[in-house]
Amino acid sequence: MIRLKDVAKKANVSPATASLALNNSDKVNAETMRRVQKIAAELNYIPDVRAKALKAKETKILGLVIPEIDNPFFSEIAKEIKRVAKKNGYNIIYCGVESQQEELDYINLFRGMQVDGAIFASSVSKVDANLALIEELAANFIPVVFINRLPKHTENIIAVNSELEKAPQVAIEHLVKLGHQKIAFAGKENESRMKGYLKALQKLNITYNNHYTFKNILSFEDGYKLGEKIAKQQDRPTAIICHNDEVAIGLIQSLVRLGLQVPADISICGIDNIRLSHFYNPALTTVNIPNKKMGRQATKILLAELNSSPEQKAKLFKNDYNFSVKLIERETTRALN
Amino acid sequence: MIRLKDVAKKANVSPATASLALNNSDKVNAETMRRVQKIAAELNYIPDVRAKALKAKETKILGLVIPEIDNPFFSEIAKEIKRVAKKNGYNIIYCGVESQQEELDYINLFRGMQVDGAIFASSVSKVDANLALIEELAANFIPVVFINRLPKHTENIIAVNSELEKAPQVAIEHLVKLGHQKIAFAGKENESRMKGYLKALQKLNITYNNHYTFKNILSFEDGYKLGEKIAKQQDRPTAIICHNDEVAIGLIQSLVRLGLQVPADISICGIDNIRLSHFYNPALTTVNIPNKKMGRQATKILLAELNSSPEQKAKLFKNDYNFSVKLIERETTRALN
DNA sequence: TAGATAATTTAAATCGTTTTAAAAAAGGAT
DNA sequence: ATCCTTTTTTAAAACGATTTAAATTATCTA
Repeated sequence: MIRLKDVAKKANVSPATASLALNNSDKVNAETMRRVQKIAAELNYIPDVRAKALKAKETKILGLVIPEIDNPFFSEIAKEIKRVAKKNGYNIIYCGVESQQEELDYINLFRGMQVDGAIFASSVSKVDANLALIEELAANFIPVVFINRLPKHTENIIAVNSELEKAPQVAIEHLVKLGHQKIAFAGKENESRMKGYLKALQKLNITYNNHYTFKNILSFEDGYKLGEKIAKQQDRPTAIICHNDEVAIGLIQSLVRLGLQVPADISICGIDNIRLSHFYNPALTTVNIPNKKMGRQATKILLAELNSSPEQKAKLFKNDYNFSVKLIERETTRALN
Repeated sequence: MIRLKDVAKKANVSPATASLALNNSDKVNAETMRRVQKIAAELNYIPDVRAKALKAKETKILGLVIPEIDNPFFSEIAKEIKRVAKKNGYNIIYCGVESQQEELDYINLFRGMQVDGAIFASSVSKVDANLALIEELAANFIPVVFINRLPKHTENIIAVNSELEKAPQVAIEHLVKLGHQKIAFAGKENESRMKGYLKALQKLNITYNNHYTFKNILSFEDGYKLGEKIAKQQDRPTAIICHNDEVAIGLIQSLVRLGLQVPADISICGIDNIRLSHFYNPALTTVNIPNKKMGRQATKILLAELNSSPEQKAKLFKNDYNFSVKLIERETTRALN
């Protein structure tokens, strides 16, 4: 293990000078700098991040907390965030969480100051048990940005949102225009999309039918199983809006397998507009959520927070970020009869 | 920011005692220990990982390097690795890499000793440019385990493998049994699966046709585009083996869209056996690669390396891990006429 | 109760950097 | 040559924990 002092000794300077030289300080003689850097390279010296961070309070690492990453919606976000971060000299580590507890572990890791900042893109159950802790993290340790998690920014956390609640409404409007009234929703109770569905029904004066909301449907598999249930159902909806594209695709998969036609027999609409939805057969009608845009914005904000004066920072907190959603009409929805 | 000495002061003990108490040392009086721990909890004290690691040489964090995570094959591995690690008190950070350079960044991060050990599950182009550096990492810094990357273990790196090269052979044998001879392969040049395909052709005495190997086909989209090409092709293969299930599904998607039937007109076989392949319609015939098993084994080895004496460690290096692959026959392959 | 032993606590060194303040060297002006 | 700047280098403190070895206190034995 090569230490700074090894480099210094070989270059005949003190550790202090060596440190300065390696950090391109203009206090050090140009010739000395070149010599030290050359020797460091020869010895393949890599500074100890822990020691460095301990003193310099910087690791150039950002943490990204996301739900376990089999959902392409999130992997697209993750990729975009990394792209922007890398371009600005920061490394990203992903923290995939499946439960409140796991998220908590990472919050503590972050509190231990391994990272310079964090983005939380993890959706969370109705009571946000970790919110207080994250608030504290943001207040005392590192800047934090949320993606689709808080309604608005709080004292210490900036939130980048999309109009998630409006997505089902957009879908319903589209379906109503096509003559549908029996419009179902498959998703998660108390989550913004499900809420948005219920609100939109009221707003558009469509009678709510208890049999038309399917709860706890989140994954491809859930959608698949739901299809088996719906195929057997008596009073079948004529259209179903799904919590995300994966559910929609799983659903279509099983409906078709059981002999139902999409969209001839039943219209299906997804939410998210993941890349796959475009290539699916039939191509999926869905509501676009600008995930990459959110990722990009969140990262920019985080970087700005890290590199700005208190006044600039205050200004950052004046803004609210709420990106709009948009229907992408493709092949899985069609006019009734 | 609460420091150890703050806790110590409030508990009326020295930092040394506080440290001992918080680490459950039996050198400290039971009553003192309780008092210190209580106060630490009250103050919401969380130790600084950097400082801790600097002295104690331990972070309880493992790094996992994987290709960017839109491929479910890898997210399944990742999840499994995290499960095992968590159970043993270690946290996992994911490092998604898309290029040699990105991988290099993480190697350096690891060299800076932020993590206690690392698993590399990233596949890499034909010349493994980073191998020497990873070797050095393993020799001088932290234990490293490879998944599907090296043929065998080296001096310092244990490799957990599956018989990837045999996967195409298994598929071909299945297809030949069904009467196919015009068997194509879509994948990546110089990669083990492609190599396995060519070898198997020879071995099974099937004439090689230049038009039947499609190169640079790795993703869902690649498969989709390939379908458009194959649909137009004159001398079409009767069966296609794909580099992975995503390619297979993309391929089927576009073939069907262009009016070809699978498996009536053409048989398709995937590799990987991702969860989705089971739910796909028609359900995908594929070759199972035991990814979770590999993840589990790799993690166990890493943990063993971290917690074992030199002799035990030597013993670990005696073993080779090479899991077998297996055909999963489902609905996308069928007998030729 | 002295003396020995065991249990508990603590001062100080340490990990590998950065940074501050002071020292040394170099350059310039008279 | 002397004094004053400016440039360059360095010794030492600091970051926040752990750990070693020494000091203190408590317990036991005869």
